[in-house]
Amino acid sequence: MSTGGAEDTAADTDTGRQAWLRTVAADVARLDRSSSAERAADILRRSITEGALPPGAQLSEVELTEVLEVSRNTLREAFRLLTHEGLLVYKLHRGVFVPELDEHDVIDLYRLRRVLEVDVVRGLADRDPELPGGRLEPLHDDVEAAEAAASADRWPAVGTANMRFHQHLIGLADSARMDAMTGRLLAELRLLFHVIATPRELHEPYIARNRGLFELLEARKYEQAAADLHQYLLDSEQGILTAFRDKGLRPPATT
Amino acid sequence: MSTGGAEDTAADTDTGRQAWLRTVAADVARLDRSSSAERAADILRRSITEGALPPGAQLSEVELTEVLEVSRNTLREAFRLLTHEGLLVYKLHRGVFVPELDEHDVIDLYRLRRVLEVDVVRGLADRDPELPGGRLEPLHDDVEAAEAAASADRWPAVGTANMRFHQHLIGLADSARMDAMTGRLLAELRLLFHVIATPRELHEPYIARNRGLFELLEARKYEQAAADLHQYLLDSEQGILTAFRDKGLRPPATT
DNA sequence: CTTGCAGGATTGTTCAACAATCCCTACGCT
DNA sequence: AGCGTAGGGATTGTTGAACAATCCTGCAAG
Repeated sequence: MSTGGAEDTAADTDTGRQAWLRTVAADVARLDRSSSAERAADILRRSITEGALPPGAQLSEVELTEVLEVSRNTLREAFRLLTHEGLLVYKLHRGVFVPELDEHDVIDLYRLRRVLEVDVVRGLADRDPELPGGRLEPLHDDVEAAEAAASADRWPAVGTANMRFHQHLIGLADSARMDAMTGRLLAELRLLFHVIATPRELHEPYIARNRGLFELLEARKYEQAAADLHQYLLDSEQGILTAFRDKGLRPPATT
Repeated sequence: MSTGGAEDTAADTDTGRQAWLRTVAADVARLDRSSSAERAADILRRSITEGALPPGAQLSEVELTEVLEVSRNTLREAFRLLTHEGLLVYKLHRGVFVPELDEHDVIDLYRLRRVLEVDVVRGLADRDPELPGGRLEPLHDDVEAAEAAASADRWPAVGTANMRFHQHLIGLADSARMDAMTGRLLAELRLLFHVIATPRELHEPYIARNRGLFELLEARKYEQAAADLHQYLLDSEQGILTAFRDKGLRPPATT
């Protein structure tokens, strides 16, 4: 999130110096981060959500300590982080694995998404006056990002943009706990996408629907938006469920 | 928590044996527990939720390693556990503290409670036929436990029973993620109770209301129950907020 | 009154080691 | 041969000590 790009080298004016201080502060904030453990967690999170680590894969400790160049203890803290995000599961004395979600999880996840997101949209009506103007800006950006990615045939990027759309939608509620929950829910959902063979059919229909949703919100037709969103999520759930069954779900092996 | 609706895997056992296996599995799961870290976390969790560690208190590492008889690394893993439950907060390079929630948190927590609990009750109508008979049993037990504790003037115990009532209420939805979220929400809520001077006024009104709610559920008047619950939670929120303001929130502390 | 700087205390992180547990294989028994 | 069982090897769980980085406190100087 770079603000105005300030590549001024010799400018020592007051305003220039303040801008410099702000960039430094941003850098510090980014590097601070409780450091090693969270940095390792970031890398692992990306590997998982981008599919490099498929569901069911085991994460060996010694192997990852070498790759990530962190101690085993620090790595375990990173594991704990991701465990509580739902991106990893611990099996006692056996190690950590990327979880394999099944249809029951899909239903569970979508039930929560419907409850939270629809409620957020409905709740917007009650506080419409106090909503600042640029509040819908991030949603608009996400819609355009999805459309751009679609034109470039980058369907995973479309999925990412669509997810950010929903994250930003929840963000309208100004609820830290809802934000955190949604982050976890969407991370788990991303886990499911990797068992889908055709990401295009999965994501394409929702580009236009996201734009429609955005326009409804912009027009302050909140009740209509809520109803649309409800059906939207039902359809999305069905899409994933059918793709899941076509793909030939692996029945519970030994667990 | 399983609904017994498991797939017909193998018909070589009857229901009696399955029940026995489940009790053993529960025992094993309780004793196993990934051990040290989670055991330490359990002790700390109880100390926090029962008020031994008041909001704002700092948890020294060396001090607790001696008391809990675990290594510093293990203790830190326990800290991480509790951090992600919202019962502890990390301040970088300064240590872990019991969080001090404010009115904004109360509003946030109750907003989520309303969304989740009301939706669960409403959702019961759709699957009324498939609900087994004894499903409301735990709720009934909690109601009676609260009434018994009230007769004995044990108001903190009343609060505990009331909370279990709500946890069991959410449990009716058979959603593992809702259960987990509710556990976190109620734990945070308990944090708030300790700044309230008079637990009696806080908990007493809701004993009868819980019983009323239970009876509505038993009579399958789900829509009415949902409406009651909504108002119930609004009232409870107001009670905490006013108690909070009367108590005179103390921002400055020791500086 | 503010500023700057040591000192001590606490946290962040790493390392190496040992104990406990699981998986797999090979052995012995009926 | 089939089956239960013991052993070996690998991996995880936990510990303790050590060092670096950071914060807080108190004191001295301007």
